[in-house]
Amino acid sequence: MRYKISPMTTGRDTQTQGGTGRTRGRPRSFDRATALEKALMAFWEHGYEATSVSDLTRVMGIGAPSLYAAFGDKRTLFDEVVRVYAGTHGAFADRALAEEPTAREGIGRMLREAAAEYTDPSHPYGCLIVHAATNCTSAEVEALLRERRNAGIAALESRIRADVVAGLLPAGTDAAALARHAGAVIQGMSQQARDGAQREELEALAKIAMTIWPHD
Amino acid sequence: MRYKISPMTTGRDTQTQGGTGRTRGRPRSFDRATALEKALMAFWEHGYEATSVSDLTRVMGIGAPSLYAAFGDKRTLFDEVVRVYAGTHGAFADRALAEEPTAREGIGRMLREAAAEYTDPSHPYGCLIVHAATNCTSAEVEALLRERRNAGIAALESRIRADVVAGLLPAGTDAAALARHAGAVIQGMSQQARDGAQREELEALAKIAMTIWPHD
DNA sequence: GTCTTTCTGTAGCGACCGCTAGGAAAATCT
DNA sequence: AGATTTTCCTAGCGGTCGCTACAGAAAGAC
Repeated sequence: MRYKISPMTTGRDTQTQGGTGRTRGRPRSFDRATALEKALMAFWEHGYEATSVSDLTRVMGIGAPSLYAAFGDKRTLFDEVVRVYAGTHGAFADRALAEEPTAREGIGRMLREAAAEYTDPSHPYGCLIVHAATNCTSAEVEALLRERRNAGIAALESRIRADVVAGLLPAGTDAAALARHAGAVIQGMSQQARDGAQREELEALAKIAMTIWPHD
Repeated sequence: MRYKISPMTTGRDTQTQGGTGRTRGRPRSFDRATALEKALMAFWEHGYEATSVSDLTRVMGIGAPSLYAAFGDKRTLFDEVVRVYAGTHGAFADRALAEEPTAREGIGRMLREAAAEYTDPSHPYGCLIVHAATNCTSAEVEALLRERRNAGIAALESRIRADVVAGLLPAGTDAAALARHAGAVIQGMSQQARDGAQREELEALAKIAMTIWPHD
């Protein structure tokens, strides 16, 4: 049958390169990173529960035992998918906050980029962290994403608070409310992207949302 | 095969007490409206997919055949639950929009009441229409709630547009963006209520969200 | 009472769920 | 070459899913 080996990618991509060709047994017939990305897309589109293991094996192009050997169980695979997502497709928010000189500019850029990212037709709409584990029979999986969402809002708040301390924002600024507002807007944008909103509509939403900031 | 005709069974004998005495066979051993409310709470808390029929029969206190006889299949029961929710717990938005003299006051009241409603400890947090059918294997059920969400935003937009026409808002007002913003905020508030936000926090969010309106 | 109608509980259907045993296949090591 | 290690495929495990056949139970109609 099919054997598209590509021996260099087989053993390396898993963890640290190590240099020593350590593959003793039969080499893996699929690229782990590619399969992981397929799993990411499936979980992103349909969520944790609605993506069955047989869905995963189909889109990843591998059998169930290969999946369990390479990624652990479904839950462990989802954990890894969430980490990958946060470091790639979902990293624009942290980047915007870190690279812009003020909280206001950072959040403005974050919302503008969210409008583009959440409606990008090259992948599922919206945000995986917002949607992939709602209504989940596993409380632990639900908690995994909830904590990421709440951590995101907390990061916004501390970034805003830093600008208040630095005198870039008025002393009476309600950092918590500003952070919650930005969080609500980005979560709502994700929902609306899933519901069919266009990029331009979300950009207009992002723009108007930024007018709440002091001295605009 | 199936003979579930009897137009009275669907909703007639629900609460019209024995005045007309239509009941021929063995009377129902449970109150239909009460059982429906229990189903509503279960769907509200866990969503459509994650609420199994055996969950439903347990919280409703009836057997599966009784459920199917009284409410049709799971999907039909969910449809009815959504209608009941929209007419009760979810009716505050339409009410605020209809009763306040301006779009701005209506939306302000809507967001304030959402903060209270979504964090009310006497029932599940957040909004059933936002959360109960995300990541659903049934595309039809997902579409059912998506259309209600989009209709809600469209209603906001037309209410705002009416105020623009009436001269209550500046001629250049971006009604669509204002409506999308209010929709995103209320959807985000629902998400944050589910994630543990307190009423006061959501009220502060609602308040700051209203500062985007012209001449505030 | 008996008949008819409707509801209730038991018990189980086929389909799918997440997951894994077991053996054949494909590589390296000696 | 054989031995060893690791992956792959087939097949199927126990469990739950939504849903229903069936027979007994509880009411009005006669």
